[in-house]
Amino acid sequence: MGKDTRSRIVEAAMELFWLKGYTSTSIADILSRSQVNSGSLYHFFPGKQDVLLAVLEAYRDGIRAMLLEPAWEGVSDPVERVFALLAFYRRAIVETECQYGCPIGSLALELHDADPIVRERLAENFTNWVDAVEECFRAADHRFIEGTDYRGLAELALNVMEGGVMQARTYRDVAHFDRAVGQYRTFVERMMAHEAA
Amino acid sequence: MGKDTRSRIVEAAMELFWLKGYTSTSIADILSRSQVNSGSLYHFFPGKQDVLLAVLEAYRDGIRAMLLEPAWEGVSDPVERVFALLAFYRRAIVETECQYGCPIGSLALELHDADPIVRERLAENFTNWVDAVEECFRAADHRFIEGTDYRGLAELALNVMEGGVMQARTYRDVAHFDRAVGQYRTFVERMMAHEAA
DNA sequence: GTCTATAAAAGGATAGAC
DNA sequence: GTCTATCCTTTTATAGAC
Repeated sequence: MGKDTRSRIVEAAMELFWLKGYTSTSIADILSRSQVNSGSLYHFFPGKQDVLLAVLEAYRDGIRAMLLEPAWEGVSDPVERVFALLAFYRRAIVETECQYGCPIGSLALELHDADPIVRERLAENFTNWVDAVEECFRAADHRFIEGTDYRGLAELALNVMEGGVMQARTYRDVAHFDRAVGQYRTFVERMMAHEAA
Repeated sequence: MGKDTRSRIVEAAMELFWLKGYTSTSIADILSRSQVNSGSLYHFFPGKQDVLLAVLEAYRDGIRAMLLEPAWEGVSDPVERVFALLAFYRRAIVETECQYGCPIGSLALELHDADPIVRERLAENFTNWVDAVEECFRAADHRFIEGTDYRGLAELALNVMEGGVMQARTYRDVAHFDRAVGQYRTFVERMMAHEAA
């Protein structure tokens, strides 16, 4: 049994927005990829932006199943989970021959006059990501030095990931991502300075 | 005496690509902003992408005059120059009510299938930026601990800036940028750990 | 809910006179 | 080098039968 029409649309749009960006993806692209007719799409969505909202909600609601769980498979140490998450992005970079872009980050920068509701969905995605990383660090709080800023550390992980992805794609060289993560690991380890090497 | 036509086109395109992005800026937008007619634009440029290349070259060639010199005005300490550069972006964020996006970073993420020549120009811009920051650190190399990775530290500055700008814009809150820079400052200071507070 | 056909506008680019 | 007019394609979205 095939998936329902609405899901096919969201799935196709998710992939296309990721591959080509929002503006460069036409409704016709979405229709052809999802094998849906114009009338059906506009039956479910008032317009293109509403498809985008549905996509952002799918990312938001799927962060565990699509991102965290696969990234953390077999990794139980909470601090290593942070680096496993980053390694998951590395895998995506390598698998796409350095064309990978974080779908949320790319949309956040592409959409210059994003509707407040769109920005809100983008922000939710960032927040959930940072929350997950912060939780990891807090789960290991006994290993960090006094006064460690867990939120700041988690936000920095996001910046490192987004910046690393941006550079790896621009240079078509995953080494840029690796160096970013390397610097970040150094920093995190300094925050656990009392831990044995 | 007015500027020549070609310059007006590049200037208008530079501003529009920054404000709206490449794909969302139409040739008509550029024509109307630069007060140039279609025929003139296509006299100087084969097509839209060539206007983009000229814009990226203008950023590249203008990094000192447009970015480094204003950012470093009155700042001579090389390490503080790095933070003055970041503070320059902060000013842009505040002045645009958190709508600022780094023009290079935004284009790097917006253009999914960028022509190699376009990517090359983007990469040049990143490289020059990172070079400038690395030079600052190296000019103060006696203050850093043995084995400090200056290139890595400079690349991290770029990631912090790009990530901080991305978050500040998405959340419409410069505090995200500030926290990113704060984390970065902590890291840099750890690399100068022997220096007196 | 789905289908085809099509409207209405905007897009990049060109022609050819001046 | 600049001007106006325009071609052709793509785009988002709608209409109305089934």
